[in-house]
Amino acid sequence: MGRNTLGTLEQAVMMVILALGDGAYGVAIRDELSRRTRREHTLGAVYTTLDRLSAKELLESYLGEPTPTRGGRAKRYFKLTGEGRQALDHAVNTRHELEFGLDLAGKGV
Amino acid sequence: MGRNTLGTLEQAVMMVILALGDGAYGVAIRDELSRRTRREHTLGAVYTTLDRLSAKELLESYLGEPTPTRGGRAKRYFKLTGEGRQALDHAVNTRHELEFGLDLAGKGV
DNA sequence: TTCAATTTCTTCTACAATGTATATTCGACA
DNA sequence: TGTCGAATATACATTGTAGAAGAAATTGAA
Repeated sequence: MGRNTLGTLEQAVMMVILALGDGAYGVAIRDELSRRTRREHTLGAVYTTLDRLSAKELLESYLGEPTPTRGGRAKRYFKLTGEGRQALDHAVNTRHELEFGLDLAGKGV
Repeated sequence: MGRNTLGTLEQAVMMVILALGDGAYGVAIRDELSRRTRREHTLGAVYTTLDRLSAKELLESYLGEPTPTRGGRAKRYFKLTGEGRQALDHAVNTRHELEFGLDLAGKGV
């Protein structure tokens, strides 16, 4: 089964991780996702997606140092694996293939 | 009812319907979807999606005349409703927002 | 100095919505 | 009637989404 197809949120999260570069950890990902998406996302939703993508080895993570800010717990940073990057590229290509020739919404939100 | 968010397949099917214009009925949609997507999709998967989008009033359908070909049963044609078009545009815009600034896969598959 | 409150993060759990496949039904011919 | 194009029904897997609970670090009062 497990056709290696990515869901909407999965793709979105992966893109946000790329956009954040280093510094892509749970809360930051959630915030940037909400910003780009113009709607709120809960942390639970984000972490679940992060875990699933990690399980599929499309993401890898490593723990950072705790920051000296109040409550600053060690953050878990995420980045795409080679396989993840490939899967995302594939999804993007498929998307282009689908949009080809269509008169869709312009770039202006 | 749930969130007004479209899944990957839902968006794909809607785009294919736009691409087909008139002539967007089950089998044709399945074929064009498989072509653009470069992978096989079953009719069941397509019809289920079509039904769900119709239930959400993002699509509307009407029956055509049966063709004089052997087994040619009356086809059910689909088209986007205004609301459907809006939902798709919104999804496309969100997508652009997410892709913004990223160095993603080029057009070359 | 100790430790409970507070803050920031992460993990767990549960359920709704989508994705996907197979089987069944329907209606038109030959 | 049997077969073919097309649609419907049904079932289960994967994703999407929320809310609550658990952890680690800091602050500050006793």
